[in-house]
Amino acid sequence: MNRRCIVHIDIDAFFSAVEVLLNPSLKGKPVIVGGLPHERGVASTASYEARKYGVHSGMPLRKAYQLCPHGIFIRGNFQIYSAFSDKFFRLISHYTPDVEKASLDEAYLDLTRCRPLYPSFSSTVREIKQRVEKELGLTVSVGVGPNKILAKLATNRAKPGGLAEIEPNREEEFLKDLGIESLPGIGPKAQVILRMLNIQKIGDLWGLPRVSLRSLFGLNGDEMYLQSRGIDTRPLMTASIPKSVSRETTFLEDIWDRRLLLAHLAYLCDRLTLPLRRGRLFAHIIEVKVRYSDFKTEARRRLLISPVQEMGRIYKIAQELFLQFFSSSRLSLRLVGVKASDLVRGRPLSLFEPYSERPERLGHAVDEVREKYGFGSVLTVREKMLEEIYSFERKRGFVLKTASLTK
DNA sequence: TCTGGGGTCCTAGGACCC
DNA sequence: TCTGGGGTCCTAGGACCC
Repeated sequence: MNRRCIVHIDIDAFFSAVEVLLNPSLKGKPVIVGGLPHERGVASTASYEARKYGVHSGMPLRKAYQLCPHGIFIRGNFQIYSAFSDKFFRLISHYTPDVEKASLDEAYLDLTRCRPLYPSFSSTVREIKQRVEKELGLTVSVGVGPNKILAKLATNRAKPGGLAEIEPNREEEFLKDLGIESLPGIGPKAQVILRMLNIQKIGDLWGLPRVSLRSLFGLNGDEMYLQSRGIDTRPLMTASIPKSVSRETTFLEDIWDRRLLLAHLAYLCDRLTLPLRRGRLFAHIIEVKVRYSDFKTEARRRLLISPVQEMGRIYKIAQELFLQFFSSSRLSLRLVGVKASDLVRGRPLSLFEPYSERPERLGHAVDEVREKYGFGSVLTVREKMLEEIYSFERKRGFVLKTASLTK
């Protein structure tokens, strides 16, 4: 089999790099995107200057503040990051149609099919890197290898801002001394187990038989066995229907008021339906998630015979699921969330329900109004709920982080 | 150091059917 | 009547990634 040409590209410290671009006075300073220091939450990105103080993504903001009190903390603007991301993917798609969107700032390119088009493969890769950096104003790290895992690990070696290629027959040498934590799929739990077996490096994994990894980690163990040897036949996952769409909020303070929680649930359902309408997606499963003050997390889901898209229906189901949590107790919540999954594109025909375009058209009309005027709603009852949220907040003197529909 | 938000995938256990 | 085992569907939870 021919050696594949997989390129992995990762934008360095994406969110904070965009913030620096928008506000050049931040250049060279420790920028931490994710929230303000006193807020509940974690850093989603830290600039390399902030990383010098030990701040990294996923770290609680309060801790980041302790380590780096003079850091510049920014809540962040997802719409702007998404716009940069779109530009990034448009640009790299010029070089091949075989592109996998691993996240907003991370892509795999399969240049195997297109290789005959490019006389010099390595100069094409350099050109892609330079064009992204010039046209976006963002630095990227690039890894090249015969499959996804090796290309991604090469990118890690190249960070920040470099380019690394894993050459044929050098795979084992490259992998041997990397820490096990660098292998995607080995998270905190698996690391604990492996370290107990005195396995610290990827090379140490080679001594474990496949059946042992399999019995320890299930199918994930099989992946570990193969990937630790640089074997990875996974194809790129090019554009397809998303598996799920979800929206959730962690409150600045725990909330016990059930009416307020339901109002917020309605708000989340409303936000959830926007990507469903845009993608013409209908969901067979609706799930509601809650997290209690003690961080215990529970979820309830419902499988539907005919899939839903419309805000009113989704909210009705979500409300019923939500109330199941409160049948006996009256608890304070730090998080509520709603998720739509088992998605299909296009409204499926139903033998049992009369077909009506009305809810869909209403939804689209509301989207248009919102785009024009920045505000609008599907349900008037929901508007009343939102008003309640805001008056409640004013009384309590705090603001919900994501509830920013009003202008 | 009290722990985000948006995803993917896997697993265990119970219900149900044959 | 106590008791099978396999297959499938569904629910809940958890590990992991960026």
